[in-house]
This record gives sequence, C-alpha cells and structure tokens, in this order.
Amino acid sequence: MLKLYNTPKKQLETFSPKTPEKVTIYTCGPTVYSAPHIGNFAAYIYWDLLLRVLKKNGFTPYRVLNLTDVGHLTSDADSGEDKLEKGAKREGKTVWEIADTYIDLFKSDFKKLNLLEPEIWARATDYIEDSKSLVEKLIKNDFVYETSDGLYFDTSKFPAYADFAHLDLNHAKAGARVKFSSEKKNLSDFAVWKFIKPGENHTMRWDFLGRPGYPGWHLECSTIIHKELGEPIDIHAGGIDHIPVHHTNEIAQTFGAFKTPLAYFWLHCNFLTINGEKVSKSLGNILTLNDLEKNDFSVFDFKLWLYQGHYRSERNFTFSDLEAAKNRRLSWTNAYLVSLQLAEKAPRPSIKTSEFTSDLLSRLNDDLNSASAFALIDEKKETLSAPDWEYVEDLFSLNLLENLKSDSFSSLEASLREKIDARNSARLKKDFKTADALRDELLTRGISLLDTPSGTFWQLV
RNA sequence: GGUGCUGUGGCGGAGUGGUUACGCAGCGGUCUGCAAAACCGCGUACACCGGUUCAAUUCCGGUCGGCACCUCCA
Repeated sequence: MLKLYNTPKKQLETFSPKTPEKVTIYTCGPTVYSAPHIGNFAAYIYWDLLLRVLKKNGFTPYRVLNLTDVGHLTSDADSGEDKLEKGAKREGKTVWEIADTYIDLFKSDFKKLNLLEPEIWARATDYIEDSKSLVEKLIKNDFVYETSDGLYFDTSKFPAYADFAHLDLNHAKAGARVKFSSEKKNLSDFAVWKFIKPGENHTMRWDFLGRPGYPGWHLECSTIIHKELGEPIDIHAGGIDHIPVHHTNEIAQTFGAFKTPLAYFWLHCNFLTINGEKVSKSLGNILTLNDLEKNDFSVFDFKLWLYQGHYRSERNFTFSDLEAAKNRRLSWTNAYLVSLQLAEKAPRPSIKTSEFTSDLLSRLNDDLNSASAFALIDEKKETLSAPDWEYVEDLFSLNLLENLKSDSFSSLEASLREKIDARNSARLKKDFKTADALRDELLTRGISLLDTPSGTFWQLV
C-alpha cells in the first residue's frame, strides 16, 4: 500500500488512482533558457523514483512533462522581461534557437541520468491555440478582467484561492519587494494573457482578441493538463517553491475554466543548497552534471547521494558528501559483482529474493523513504542474489555496473577467471612471487582480488 | 514583515513514547602465505528550558539557532 504526502492536506494519504492502468501524472518541467543544473535535476530524479515505485506497485504511470519555452517573466508579478527573450539577447540568438538549444541539453542530461522518459514531452508553444481557448472560457465565465497590459485573473472570484497553500492574504505585504500593477484589483491577481504594446520588442507573439500578445506563465500547465490528461489528474508534482504562486494559480485557472479540481495528489520536493547557499546564478554556485563529471564523479553517484535523503527534506550538496556517496556506490557495485560471480556456479539461494524485495518496496511505499530502503540494502548486501540487485536497479537505476566500461560482465569474468585460476595454482605451489605478480597486474587494470573460504572473487577498485 | 520547514554522534542522514537505523570517515580486531578497498566489533547522538507521562530524542508550550519561499527557480 503506497502512501504519499499530499501537500494541501498536510498528511500522508493512501494512494489509489482513478485507473490503475493509467495513472495520470504531471510534473512541472524546466524553463528552457539556460543550462540545467543539479538542483533542477534533483526534482526529476525524485519523480523518477516515484514512477518506478508506482510501477512496482502494479500501476502504469502516464506522465506529461512540460517544457516552458515561452512567457516566463523574470518576476511572478507579471512584470519584467521574458526569460527567453533575455537569454536570446545574452547569447545573440533568436528565442526559438535558445529554446531548441536548452531543450536538447535538458533531454540529453535526462537521458544521461537514465530517467524514465515521459509519455509526452509538452512544449508550451505547441499549445497556444488550446491556451487561447482556455482564456476564452475564463472570459466567458467572468473570471478575468482587462488592464492596459493584459488579461488578469480575478482571484477574489475563486473563494478557495488561498486554501491550497494555506495563504494568509490579509497579512501578505502588498508590494513589499515587488512593485505590482496598480491596475490589479487584488494583490494576488495574475496575468493569463499579456498584450504586446506597439513598439514593444517581443519576438514570440500570437494574435488574440485582435491584438498581439503571449500567454501568462501559469497558463500552459492548466492547458496541457486539460488537453493531454483531463483533470482532475492523479498526481501533480513539482518543486516546493511552486506551492504559493504557480500551483495556486494553476488551480484557480482550472477551476475558473472547468469548475473542477486539478489534481488529487500534490507532491512537492524540497530544494538543494550548495555549500549551504541557495543555488543561484548570482552567487555563481551553479553546478551542472558536466561539472560533476569533470570532478571525476559519475552522475549516478549524485543520484545515490540524493536518494540517501528524503525528497521532502532540504539537502545541502558538498563534494565531500558526494565522495561518501561514491564510496557507498562502489561497495554496492562490488557486492553486486560477487553475487554475479556466485551466480556463475553456485548462486545464492533465491528465497532471499521475495523477502528482501517486498521489504524494500514497503519502505519505499512509505512516502518514498529511499534513505530507509538504502539502509536495508546495506544490511543485506552480503547475502543478496543477482536478481535482488536487479530489483535494486529497477527502482533506483544507479547503473552499478557502469564502470565495467565496454566489457560485459560475462566476457570480463571469463578473462579474469583464467588469471585468477593461474594465481591460485601458483599459490598452491607456494610460488607467491608469481601469484603476487598476477595480483599486481590485475590491480593496474583496476581489479582487486578477494580471497574467501568459498573462493576468489574480483572487484573494482 | 508574512508563510512554511527545520535543529540527531566527526560528517551525512532515517526513525521511534520504553528495545537507540544506515552510510562515509576514524579506531580495534578477524580471515590470509602476505594482503585487501573483504568480514566482525567500537563510538552510546538526538539545541536549550519547562509541561504531559510510569517512561520523551519522539507529544505540548516557550527560548535560541538554521534554512527556504513571498524576486526567476526544481
């Protein structure tokens, strides 16, 4: 029985989807205007575990991941510059080129991490017509009003507006740090569509209501969910930062247009800090997957590091902690290799399998408690069979055998076995010089030997 | 200022009203021809002050920290 923490309810709830054969999931995707960093990927790594746990529970996830390639202003107050326009200016490219570049980069990093591909990659600009018709519904239902710079959602017409995030609108400090449009009726009102004024330079533009404009940044999620999944969906997931504004506004739009809730379950992951500071460009502490690799880490070390904690806890990234994760991962790799070598002749009893795997899954079913699941792996790692390790890989996709490089296990095993047998017969003859020479030779290839009462095994250094 | 989260041994990090995970690092030991990144063992932690209770790290209140969001963000 899978239990998940449902943000608006502030408690764990048993997950049961409308249709187990098609669990509808929407995970908020990136704005594609600059290189994705490890903080961005933390979210997708956590949600990947969610998908894999759902599968092991017999569900079939159907997931949409959006790519925001338009209309994302530099400020939630619907003022400021469009981020893509800004990126284009910075790099001397068109906004369309910027979007393509960073979508490609995002997808290739996504693949590098071995994350499950969504059923649908949804580019916001592919849904402009649908977005327009959603706005038309909002107009028809009398939820929007017009100002000089766009169409705004009147949040006072949605009585439950503050409920989702438990907002205290009366105490919100009006314009404390954000200057807001004086034409707005309520502080929390937000743009669903922005007008492009004559002379204003905005490359991405669409005609709507007889004038040029572009969609507000909350709009695409409501639109895409309506078009591809049909609300209410089973799970809507995203970063913790989206609770008070973005998700609150999505819910308002969907209610205004369709009079229905948006999702049954809302999952939010916490943020990463790096060396105790928030990840931000201005602090200059952005790290990409590439930076990890340049420092001699695998992206899977990062994945393991993340899963050592919980998705709802804030995590502080340091390279020395990543080192600890790397060492842990190597020890799992070696335990896995020993189980494979045993499987060649005397496999470990398979009775362990069902017990271990069900225990592992039940720990994950407790709100994706991967840290607890990892503790179980460590406790049992000396007794796990090769199928047990496959199960671990199914869930966490840590690519434990990554460092075998191009060699497959069985070809490597065959070639190493010859050397190992030669060394052991030298040892029997007390020819330790030859035996040690063979051991040293393997060591230079990154292989260490493990002599045990039940035979000699090889491992990676 | 508002809102939310949080304070666990050297570091990281789960969890629990009473049997005190797990990892990394460290130390000690075992196996071994010698070794070992292999195995075993060790450290006796839960910010502080009250309260509830037979019993609190775990519940409640307060104090003092830390962080995040309210600015684009996952």
